[in-house]
Amino acid sequence: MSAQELPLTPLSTAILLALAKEELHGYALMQEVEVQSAGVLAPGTGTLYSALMRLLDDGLIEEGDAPRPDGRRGRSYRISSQGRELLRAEAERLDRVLALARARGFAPEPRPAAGSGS
Amino acid sequence: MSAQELPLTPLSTAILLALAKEELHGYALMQEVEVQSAGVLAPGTGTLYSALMRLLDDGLIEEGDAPRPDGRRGRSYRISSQGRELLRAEAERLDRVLALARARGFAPEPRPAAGSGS
DNA sequence: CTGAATATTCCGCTCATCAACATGTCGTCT
DNA sequence: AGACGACATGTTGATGAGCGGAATATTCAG
Repeated sequence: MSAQELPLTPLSTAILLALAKEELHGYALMQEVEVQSAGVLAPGTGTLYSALMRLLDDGLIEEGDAPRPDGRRGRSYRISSQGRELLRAEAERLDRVLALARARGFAPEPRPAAGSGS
Repeated sequence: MSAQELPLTPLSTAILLALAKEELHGYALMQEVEVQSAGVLAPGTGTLYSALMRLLDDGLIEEGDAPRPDGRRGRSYRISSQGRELLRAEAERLDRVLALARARGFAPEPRPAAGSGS
């Protein structure tokens, strides 16, 4: 049974989000997740790779074939269409939570699309 | 260990959010969480109460004293100032995640505060 | 009285995370 | 050449969060 359901764990969400931007291999992913989350998530290798295996198992990501420009080895991963779907669903869930938080005065007013595209 | 850190679990977030609106006792909370999350979270009694005990332990909620209007028994809980702080921090974290998701086309444009503010 | 809804506690299970260890490659400094 | 640190990919064992259900009471409706 690889029936993935909501909610996704924060780590799975972060991984999918990072891979939504570009294909990456495990080690780079580990660093990207930490930067992207402003240090809130800082998974060790054990956590990262087991999460990766789970996501592969559930078909949310797949092995990529982008060779590293610098010739270093490293299997890379990319998000699958199923992963994109689930990420979209999770984003909607978070949006609802945030809307509630806002209504109760626990979140800032919504701001237009962020300038963090880099 | 009662050192609560980010990220909060979805269930803890939902509980704090529900208690931010009004003081509730366990059973009512269980139902409120389910409604509030549109059915995504539907904790059983064991799950709910153990989460509640954890939150109490960490000082994020405290026992309330609002008597039930219908005279039924029931210890009620309310959010603490520490809980409010952490909820605010978690909301900010979610906001950052959503901003990223939006930048990658995985979330709808932000909408002004929802109409569920009672 | 009986049964449904309310309200809480306890137990056993699974799964995600973490810390630590193991292995190997590549580039650089000495 | 040898050593060292960053890169890269895993495994293992323990812990703790969350799950689901059984058990226990109380209260309200029929």
